Order: sequence, then structure tokens, then C-alpha cells
Amino acid sequence: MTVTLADVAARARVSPATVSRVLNGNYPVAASTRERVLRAVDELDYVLNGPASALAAATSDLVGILVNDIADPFFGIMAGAAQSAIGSGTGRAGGEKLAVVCNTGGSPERELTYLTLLQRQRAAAVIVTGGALEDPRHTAAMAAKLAKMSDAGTRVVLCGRPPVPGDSVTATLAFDNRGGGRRLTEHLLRLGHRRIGYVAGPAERTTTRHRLEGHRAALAAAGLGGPEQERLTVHGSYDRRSGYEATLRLLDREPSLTAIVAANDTVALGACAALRERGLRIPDDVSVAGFDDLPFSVDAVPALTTVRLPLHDAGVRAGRLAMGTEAPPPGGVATIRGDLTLRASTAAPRQ
Amino acid sequence: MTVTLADVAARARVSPATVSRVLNGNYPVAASTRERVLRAVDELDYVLNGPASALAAATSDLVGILVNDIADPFFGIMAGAAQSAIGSGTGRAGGEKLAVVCNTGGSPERELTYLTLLQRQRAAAVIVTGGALEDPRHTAAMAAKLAKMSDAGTRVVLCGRPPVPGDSVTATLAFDNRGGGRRLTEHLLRLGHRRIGYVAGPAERTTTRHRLEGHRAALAAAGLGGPEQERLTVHGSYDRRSGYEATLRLLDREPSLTAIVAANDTVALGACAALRERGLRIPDDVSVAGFDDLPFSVDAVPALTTVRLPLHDAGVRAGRLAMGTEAPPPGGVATIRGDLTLRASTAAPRQ
DNA sequence: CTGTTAGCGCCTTCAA
DNA sequence: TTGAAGGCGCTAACAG
Repeated sequence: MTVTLADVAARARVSPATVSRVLNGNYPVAASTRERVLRAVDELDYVLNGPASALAAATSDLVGILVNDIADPFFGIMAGAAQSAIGSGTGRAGGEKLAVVCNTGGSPERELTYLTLLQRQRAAAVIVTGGALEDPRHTAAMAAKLAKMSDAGTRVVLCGRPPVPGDSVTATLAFDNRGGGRRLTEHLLRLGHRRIGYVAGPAERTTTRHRLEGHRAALAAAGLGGPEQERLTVHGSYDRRSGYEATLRLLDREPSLTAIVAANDTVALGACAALRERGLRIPDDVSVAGFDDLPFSVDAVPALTTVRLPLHDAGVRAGRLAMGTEAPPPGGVATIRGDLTLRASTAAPRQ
Repeated sequence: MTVTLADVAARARVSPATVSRVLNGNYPVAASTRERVLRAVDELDYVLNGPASALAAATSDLVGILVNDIADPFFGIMAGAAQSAIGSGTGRAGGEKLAVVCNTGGSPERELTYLTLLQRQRAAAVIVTGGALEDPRHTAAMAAKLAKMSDAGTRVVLCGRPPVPGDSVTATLAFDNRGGGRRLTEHLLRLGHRRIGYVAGPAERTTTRHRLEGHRAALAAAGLGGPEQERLTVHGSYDRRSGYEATLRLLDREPSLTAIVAANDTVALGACAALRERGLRIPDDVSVAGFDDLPFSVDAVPALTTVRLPLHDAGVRAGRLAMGTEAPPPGGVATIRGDLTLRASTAAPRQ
């Protein structure tokens, strides 16, 4: 029924082993022979059986990319970049990897489940993107699973996520969320703001914590630390609606705010909507800042001040690391800086 | 070295077949036996070998979701919804499918390549999302490939893409782009607009053509057809920058435009940026409309009038169809309507 | 309900 | 440079 490698061999009048060798191109084969085999492949419309070859070779051409939210361009950009660095060209049969993205939806269970599924498939590599959950149990489970996969020959790359203890991971590309958060708030302080609200992400995520720590560090350095800051911080999820609601709450709590820093650009957009609804103008009445510099941020009205993360570059690099095309950074960890990007949504407070 | 099913069998003092049966849960096994097996699995930290089981069973648990641009929420939302309908819960070993998204980047070659890769893996199902390229060669190649996969037992679902000839496809969920486009422009005409610019998507895509046809149909019905419309149409890609540039060109060509219809919301945002840059106010000077109703559209300033597509629902449905959980629509094709969503970016033209 | 027996289709030494 | 042979780990009849 289905065409097998043996059929191709028969038609090309060679042994199955030879067909295998030309298909994998990792062994010397006479040009004329290869020619005949390739012709037979075309004529028979043969398609390699992935599972069979993965079983025999004890490795597959699957590369998994885990993301927290596939509908969020933050992840889409990284994943797309990684995928293009891996999936590569129009290439022939050989060497093609199947780069594939898996959406955990931010759920730790799904994260582990996907890893197990990928492990089952004997994936060639795994790229885990975005902030990690800070639950000790989950962290341990992840570390264990990644270590096991790594031992089994799967390359493990972290992208936009802090390193995990132990050296089971091939490479880590971490964003300097703390530094970015600090510089952003320093900018606001420099403009003269003193009552700054903070709309944070989910409490138990590394990204959330690091950005918030940077913010607090800047405040503390300006002598604005202390419990007061708790009151000016509201947590929510990384989406627009959360930013909207959190901002309303913040305004109720402290109507005299002159600036709001959001966990990311999407949240910042929600914050803007809330401010507008309260009749407050941006940046005249309240300044707003985001994080990430997603494509829409430059088009927001007013254009959003934010911290630009090189998501595309990071994704490409993660893809190369997963392919083994690029050498891991010294120590296995590279920290990627974000650039403070000043636009119209921030200005000096009134009077 | 690695733990195999035989090891588990030995430890549980049963035959390999029995272990297989409890793992797949598709066969009666005594509760006490299952208990012992499961315990052995845990103790040995056993992980099923995917390729081996796929080889033996001649089918895998992979489900591929093809998207044109993973960084575009249009696709992210559909893919995420489909994935959640498939990947499902925290579930045990059994019945888990690996839903996986593949980014073609709009390239026909990559589309075919991914399909081949998925075919190699003996994927359980494939969901192809978004507009199709209208090149006859590519269309034929796609139809052939999908037919082959379908014959091999892979379920094929089209989501947001018009049906392909032949009935190799399990089910098609097509968006009524033509109807949506028509209703949108009818709305503008009703408001009194007569000089309406159109920023279209890439010329050779079904989505682009259908939306444009709807637009033209509405104009024709109002006696506004003809070659003049060619002049008021500019093609570009489905991104923000394209909308920005196309709008500038449109304004140069016809400064007296009172409305601009964009191929989708992202493009509409670019159009808004261009108008603002030219000192034109929305909707006072020029009305703007989009398509899709992506999450950010309600937050744009002014909020965007658009055609709302139920992307999430469509994705969920596609996921169910791919799982065989939901019966295909009669005739295999369901057409999904878009709702005209009126917001602040459109108004009657001045004077 | 459970064990036995054959492969699934390919890769990979080992010889020639 | 090519062929022959064994086995990768699991599932699916078929008995019992």
C-alpha cells in the first residue's frame, strides 16, 4: 500500500542500505547511484517514514518551541524567528528539521506535559521561551525534566527566561528585565515624577518580579522606597484587560498619580484606555510607559515609551543554538539588554 | 540505558502487551494489574517511545497547525484555540495529542515542506489556517498533498480558508470575507462616503481577493463601480507598515478621500498613523475601517470600526474537527459570517 | 482478562 | 562504494 524504502531500493536496483545513505546524505555514495535512487524516489513519490527512522536512529528531527501565549506577539515574534532559523529553506529531504511551537497558555502542567510529549518523540531540541513560574515544586520538576531530556541527547535552550540551576541546559538567553525596569523608572524620576503607579504581571513569574524589582530599585535610589510602594502596585495578567482594570483600581486608590508603569506594552495599552475613560490625558495628566516595544507600540496614540527587547534577534539566536549552529555563550548564559525607547507617552508632570 | 516497556513489564510481572494496554487505556485491564503497572511506570520513570509506538501503530499523536504568520494575533488566536481544544487537560499518558503550530511565513514552499514533514511523521491531523495563495501550480500541489495525507489516514481541516476541490478534506471552515467586505462598505456608503480608498492585502491571496470583491460589489451596487476603483486601491502585505505606506500613496493619488477601508485591522492601524502624520483627523476628516476585530482594535484611538471574525470559536471548532470530536458540517463546508462592528473610527463625511 | 508471536520501516555495524 | 543482517521499542492479532 504505502511505498517503503525497500520499494525504492528495488526500483533503483540497489540495497535498502544504499537508499538510506543517499537520503541521509551522510555517507559516500557514487554519483550515478545516487542519481538513480533519487529518480526512483520521485517516480514512486516516496515519503520517508519519520517514526521508523527516528526509532532506528534513536533521534528525531523535531524541535519544540514552548511559549506561554501564542496569541501574544511577544512570543509570536520570538517563535517565528526561531522557527525560521531552524526550519530553514526549501531544502531537500535531508537535514530538514520540523520546528514546532507549543502553547502552554501559562499553565505549568501543560508546560510539563508538552515537555513529556516532546521527550516521547525524542525531540532533537527544545526551546523554552518567556518567564518562568516561580513555584519551587514546578521549578524543580522542570529542572529535572530538562536534565533528563538533555541526558537523552536533546539540546535545551532557554530564551527570555532566567537560567535553571545545574548545567543540563545547552544555553540560556536571558533578558535583563531588572535593568530595563530600573532605567525606565529612572527616566520617569528624572522627568520629575514622584507618584508612580505600577501595573505588574502575575505575581509568581520571574519576568514580573524582575521588572518590578528594577522599578523598586530605581525608586529606592531616589529615596522613594518603602511600604508606600506596595499601595501603588497592582498585579494582574499580561493582557490588555488586566491593565485596564488595574489602572482603574490604582486611580481609585491614588488619584494624584502622575505616571503609570506597566508590566508590558499590552498592559500599557489597557492602562491608556482606562486613563482616557477617566478623562485623563496622556502624557499631560498622566505619563504611561510599557515594556517590550511590540510593533503596535509605536502606533499607539500617543506613541508608547517603553523598553525595547530584541525579540527577533533573540529568537534567531535561540534557533541557531538549538540547531548547534552557534556556539553557546561563555558560561552558557547570555544576558540581553533592553534599550530604553523614549516616545510621546511620557513627559514631565504638570506644574 | 533507557527504560523500555519491557522493563516496566518485568517489574510489574506482566507481559509487555499488558503494559501497552494500560498505557493506551483502550483495552480492558484488571484494576489491580493496572495499578501495579502504573506503579512500575512511576518507579522506573518510564517514558513511552513515541517513534516506536507510531511505527507499530502506523499513526502518531502529532497534530499540525499551519499558520501564515505566527507573530500575527489573527493566527495566534486561532492556533491557540485549536491547540487548547486538542492538547486538552493535564491528562495522563493516554490519549494525549501533541498539537503543534508551524509557521509558513506565507511562503508556499514552506507550506508544502511542512506538510511533507507532517506526512513523514504520520500526523494524526492537520489544520491549515488562513488565506490560500492563488497560484494554480501551488493550489494543485496542495490539493494533491492534502489528498495523499487524507488517504493515509490524516484528518485534514481547513480553517479560515476556502474549500479545495475534491473531497480529500475532512472539513472546511471558511470565513465569509466577501460578505463582510460588502457590509462594511455598505455602511460607509450609507454614511454618505463616495470617495473611498482601499488598502488591500497581497494580490494573490484568497482572503485579499474576497474582501476586495465584497468592497467592489457594494460600490457597484451604489453605481460607483468602474475603473476609477482601480485607482483607489493599493496592494501591500498584511502588516502595519504596509498600511502606512499604502495610505500615503493613496492620499497622494487622491487627496479628497473621505474614507479608507483596510484589508485588516493591523493594516488599518498603519493607515491611521499615516493619516495622523498628514494632519488628518479620524473620523472627522477621514473615516477608517478594518477587518477581523483583533483585541487591540477596540483600544485604538479612535476605536476601530471593523468586521468581527469569531477567530477563537473557529479555532476551537477546527481543533474538535481535527480530533474527530465534532461531526463535519453538512457538505463538509461551513461558512462563518463576520459581524459588522461599528465604532468611533467611522462617521459621516464633512459638509 | 492476559500472554505469545510477529512484524512496523528504517539505520547501522560488519563484510565484501 | 555497496550489500546483508540484526534490532530499535512498541502494538496488534491471535490464542488461552
